[in-house]
Amino acid sequence: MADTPPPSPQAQEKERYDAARAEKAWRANWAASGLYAARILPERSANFSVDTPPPTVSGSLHLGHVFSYTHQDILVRQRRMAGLGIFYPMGWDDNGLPTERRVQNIFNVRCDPNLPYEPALSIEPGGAKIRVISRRNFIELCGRATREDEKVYKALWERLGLSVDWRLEYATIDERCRRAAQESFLDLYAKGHVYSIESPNLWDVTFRTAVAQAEVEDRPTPGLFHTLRFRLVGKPGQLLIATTRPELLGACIAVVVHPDDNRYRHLVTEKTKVSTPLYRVAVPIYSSDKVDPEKGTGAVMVCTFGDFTDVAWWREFKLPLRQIVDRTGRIAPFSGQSRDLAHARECHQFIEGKSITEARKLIGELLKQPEEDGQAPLVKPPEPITHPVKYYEKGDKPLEILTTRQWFVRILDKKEQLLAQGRKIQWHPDFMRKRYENWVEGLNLDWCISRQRFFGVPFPVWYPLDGDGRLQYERPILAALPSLPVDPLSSAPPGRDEAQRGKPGGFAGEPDVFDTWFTSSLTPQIATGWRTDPAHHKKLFPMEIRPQSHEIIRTWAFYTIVKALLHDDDIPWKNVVVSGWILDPDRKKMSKSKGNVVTPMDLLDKHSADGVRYWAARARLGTDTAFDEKIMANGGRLTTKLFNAARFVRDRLKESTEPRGAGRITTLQDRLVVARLARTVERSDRAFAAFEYADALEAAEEFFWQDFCDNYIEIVKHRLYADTPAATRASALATLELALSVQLRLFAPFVPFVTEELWRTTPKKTGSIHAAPWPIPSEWKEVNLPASTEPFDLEIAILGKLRREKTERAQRGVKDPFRNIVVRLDADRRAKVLPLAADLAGFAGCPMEFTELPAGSELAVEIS
RNA sequence: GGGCGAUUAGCUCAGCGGCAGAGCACGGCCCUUACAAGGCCGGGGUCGCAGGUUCAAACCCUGCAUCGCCCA
Repeated sequence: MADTPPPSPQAQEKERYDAARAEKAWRANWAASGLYAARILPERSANFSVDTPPPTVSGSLHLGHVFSYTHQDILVRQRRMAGLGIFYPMGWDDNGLPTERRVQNIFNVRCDPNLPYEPALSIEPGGAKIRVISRRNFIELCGRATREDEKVYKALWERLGLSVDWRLEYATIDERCRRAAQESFLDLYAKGHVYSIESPNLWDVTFRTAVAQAEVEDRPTPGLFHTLRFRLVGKPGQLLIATTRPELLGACIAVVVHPDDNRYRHLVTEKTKVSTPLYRVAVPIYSSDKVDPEKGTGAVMVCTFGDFTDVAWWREFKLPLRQIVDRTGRIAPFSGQSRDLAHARECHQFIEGKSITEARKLIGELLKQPEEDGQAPLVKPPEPITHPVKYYEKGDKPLEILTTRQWFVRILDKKEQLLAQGRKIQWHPDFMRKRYENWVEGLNLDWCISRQRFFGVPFPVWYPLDGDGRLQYERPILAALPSLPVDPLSSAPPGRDEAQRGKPGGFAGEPDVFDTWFTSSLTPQIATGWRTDPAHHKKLFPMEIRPQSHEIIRTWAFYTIVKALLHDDDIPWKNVVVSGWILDPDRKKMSKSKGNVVTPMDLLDKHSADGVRYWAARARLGTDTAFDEKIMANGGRLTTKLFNAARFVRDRLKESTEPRGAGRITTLQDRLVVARLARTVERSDRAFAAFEYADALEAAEEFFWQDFCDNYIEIVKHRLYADTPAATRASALATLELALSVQLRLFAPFVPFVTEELWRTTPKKTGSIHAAPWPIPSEWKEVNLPASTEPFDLEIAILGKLRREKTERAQRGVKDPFRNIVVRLDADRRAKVLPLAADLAGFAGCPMEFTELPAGSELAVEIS
């Protein structure tokens, strides 16, 4: 590589904006000065509160987080300058499976709740073989990993310049949030909104816990369609049934066909039964219009449980339960009543204890063997198909439906109310409301809130044990309010003694923990002091905005709306502000597995916080955007330009002695620029009011780059460099000062660091720009604003012609200055532009004449 | 299968009844006393397709296509 030449002495002297230095310095200054301390005003409507998403602590923040959190901060900063009381807290969503899984991976541990606690246990990351530890040790490890992640997250947020009040920091696993979550449970219990029941529910066999409908996703999965022969019992005939899950045959309890299907209608009688292959269980045939006659053979087997249609039929036809998959995802013992039990058991022994996948393969082989009639149940080779299968969104094995005892929040009977709540909230962009409505309309399970996990908020519940030591689930013992938060596994219920734990006639604590959303759906209540500070709560709830991205509308937004409805019969916030996603440059979703993720910290190092924020600010709400690092570089260009323009203004002001103030702005040229500036402020205000920060940025940029830098400054240079002070120079200086002051503030929400740096080095400015008032018209009330800025447009058109001529000459190698210019235009426009003649001539550097053309003629400029 | 969104310059995206825009990229010129991490100038588009409404359509309506997302 060639040696780069040393920078010229001239270049070394140039003063440049050093973003890294400035950002570090202002971060420290802001933190020390308490600039972003929450401020609650007495008037409710004067407060702007943010229900900040607490990111899940699961290793790292990604670019999408940076994107969306920047949007919040932009809105907050503008509102703060506009004088609103700001309540902008930050939280962490700590509990839940992502953290547990991360801890399992980092430390290579698993939790066995039956093991005793080892107080001295010291575990370091890594470890060659899996170590099984007690519940309490596991929770301690989760806490440790969480605190470390939080530190990293917080550093990123500070680096990005989020103006949160860190004194309001909370974590969903801390005492305050545990208390709020448990109080929420007790409140819902008292109101009859929660219940526990043993029933079929979604089950993840990897994490061995129930999950809720919201955490489920359909994934297209390859499978095999097995067409099986079911013989009629006691008479000739057969029925063909196609299934992707032959391993559930032992749980087959019925066969269902469509009522109008002529092929099978005669079989739907009380007497007719079919015999299941291998297991030889005689099962009844029912009809139901839920069957699609076009799909497969038009006859389906009902198992406990293949899917929720099975559950519906199981209930409808009051069928027996034959659970054949256990909680670990292995095949359980056969429990049916076979016509040939010995044969059934013989078949079943091949798959019992095996995983579902293994069992499916093995049973596939068995089905090829001839049955009692000499024919194999499998009538043809299985056909490969791809079909949607339900997965836990964070898991990699299909979900099963198992009958377990779980706690639920009753929501299915409240769909209408929930839809009504959604309509009371403003969604930005509006079409995001549809996502919410579609989700609510499609609900078919109550919200399962219990998880068979460890790192989470415990249920404030115990159960009595009867004389035989059996749990009496129907008679839960609830914690007393003042005792919250409680851990039923380590403290005794009201009126009982710890000694009675686990004894017949005593009690046992509920070992499950809440779904993580059960706590994080309370962020508006937690942040505003629900039940702990009612006066405070009243001033801030419903909160002003909920910023979030669209993939968690069905979870976070939805559950939060549920809680606000059930607890307070209210909406949780007035606005939901939805950020889009950051896609990779090929418009694909970024994910670790694809290896297309970009580390935020690296980008902050490379482009500075202002550059990264500028990038985020350019995107419109709700719109997914391909990642384009060049836009961050543009942010850098903007900060440099601001720096240079501000320096120019500052230097001109320093060398002048003229009196200043908006009252000195008298020339038409300057009044025109102020009029444009005023229009820019109006546009920015309108945009911010509608949460369209990108448009506010565009407004500021257009004015700054075009009107102010390219045109105005160039036009008035001749006045500024004039030897003798004059009213026209005073007017220009006052204009520069006003325009810079306003523009820095218009940019401050977007690029808070460089604007702070420039604000503090501008003469006469005191304090932080972020505590300065948002620009308002009274600042230029002394300026006589022209009704129309048309003269400015005319002037710019003339300027354009001059510039083109200059460029064309330069491209031909001609460097002669202009000697004389004649501008020809119609009388009307001539009258408009004439007051600007001195500045135009000043810009051109030569005499300029303005002659009249007939009305309607094109503008013509002759240059010699 | 149902719903939502997108389709505009080579790229990333604005515009949403009134002369097709920005940034980047591209070409030319310029170290002109704020700014070469810059400035000035320029080339570049049947606004996905087909109908319709309108004096006027990228924009409104209908249908279609492609892509993406959400939900079954």
